[in-house]
Amino acid sequence: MEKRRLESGGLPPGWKREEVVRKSGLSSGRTDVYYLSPDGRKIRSKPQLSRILGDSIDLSAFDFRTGRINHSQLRKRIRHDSSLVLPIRQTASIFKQPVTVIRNRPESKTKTDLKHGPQDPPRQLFWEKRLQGLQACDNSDDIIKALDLPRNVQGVGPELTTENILQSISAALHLSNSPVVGQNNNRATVSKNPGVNIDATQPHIQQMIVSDDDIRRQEVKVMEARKKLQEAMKEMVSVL
Amino acid sequence: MEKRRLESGGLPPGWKREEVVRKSGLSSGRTDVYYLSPDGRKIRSKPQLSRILGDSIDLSAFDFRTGRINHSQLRKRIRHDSSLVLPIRQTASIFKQPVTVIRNRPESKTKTDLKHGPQDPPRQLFWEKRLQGLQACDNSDDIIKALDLPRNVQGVGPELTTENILQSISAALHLSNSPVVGQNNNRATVSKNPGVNIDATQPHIQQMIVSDDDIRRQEVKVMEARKKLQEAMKEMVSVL
DNA sequence: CGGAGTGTAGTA
DNA sequence: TACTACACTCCG
Repeated sequence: MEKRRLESGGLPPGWKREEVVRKSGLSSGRTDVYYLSPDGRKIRSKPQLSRILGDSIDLSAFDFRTGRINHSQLRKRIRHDSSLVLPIRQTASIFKQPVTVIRNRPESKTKTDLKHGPQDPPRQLFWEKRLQGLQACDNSDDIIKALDLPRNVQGVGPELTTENILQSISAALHLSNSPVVGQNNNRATVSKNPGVNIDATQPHIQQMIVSDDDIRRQEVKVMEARKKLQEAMKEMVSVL
Repeated sequence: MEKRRLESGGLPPGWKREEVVRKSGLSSGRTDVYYLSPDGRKIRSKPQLSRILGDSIDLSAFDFRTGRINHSQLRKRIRHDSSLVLPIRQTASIFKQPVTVIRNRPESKTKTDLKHGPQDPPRQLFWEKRLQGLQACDNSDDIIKALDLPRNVQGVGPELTTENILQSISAALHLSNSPVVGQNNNRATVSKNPGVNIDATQPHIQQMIVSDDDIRRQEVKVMEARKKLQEAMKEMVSVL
């Protein structure tokens, strides 16, 4: 029986956390976690822990298995629309076969050292560049040309095309629950050290001012476009 | 733990089917179905079942939850677009409050006796009449006027308006997977005894002839309307 | 360590 | 939104 003693990290002093790896049976390789209270009791589950600690301590954000408080629990619920999911690099060959994903296996020594900080997987910084050269087309194969950006929308990052910037903005609009405002640091700062200075939760554009007039002008344009769309739809329906 | 043992009905002999009702937690009230194989394994899902049975047995028509073979399975997979769902009669008052819908409860004795024959609910014969007087409107509250029908489309049924016929046709087009051809019996026969002579799977129109020329003319009209729609959409996008 | 019981990501 | 399929917990 392999045991690893860790500091209790966040629990009251005197508590110990222990992991035991199962070494045989169907569940071989799985680890069981338990806690040792100051008075020597062995706690084997979260309900048992809260029974012992009483109502005074709120364990709702406490992850029994990892022993850490998980504040990001709430941020996780993101609207999931398959058409909005960011592209994932595909391998060409053998892994098209089904692959079983194993979770919660004991982590390797190297990995274990990285365990601090947020649990969410790191985001690739300039993922937009993987989309380079891809284009949408309509059902008669005509390529739909990309949009132009207003002059006051400025990209921030190394060698980003207009297309990249658009991808960045649309991804931010669809995937983020917080306001989309652009990068706080200026262009030069970010270019010098993107890894440190870029805000991955924001699209790669500099922050910009939108006036009430800009908004009003846009509203008019939208109303006109809607009218035209509406008429075209009506004609479509009357023909069918 | 409430358990009901049923005969395996269609599965190889020696298999047992079990239902367990969840009695606590967020998913309280849900029933889990599983199967016990002759060798004592517990099967918890359809994929797991087919993994165990191997390729030799085709489970595509087998409904894991009910344990029965469903031959009408194919007819059932209907494109589900909320804008195409038939209207449901609404009560005016107290039930506007939220009401909890309970599914998958063990059926009452009375209901159980009805279990033979197709599970689909019966269709109301002239449901279109419930729509009388309702009208679509666009977002500036202009009423969108109904369409006209070509002269060779003839309604079949008591006091159906043009509007009713259109509703009938569009519902048939959206909800049926079989060809939409209209009523086989003639107008007089149907009017005499709708309950017997009408074909509920078809819209309430007489069968009619469409020539190749009709089709070609229509194709041209559609292509033109598509072009206009496409242009309006482009303009819409460029404004946004 | 097993497994009944429940949670929940992914998908239709 | 609802459900399937399976991961995971908790306690024997």
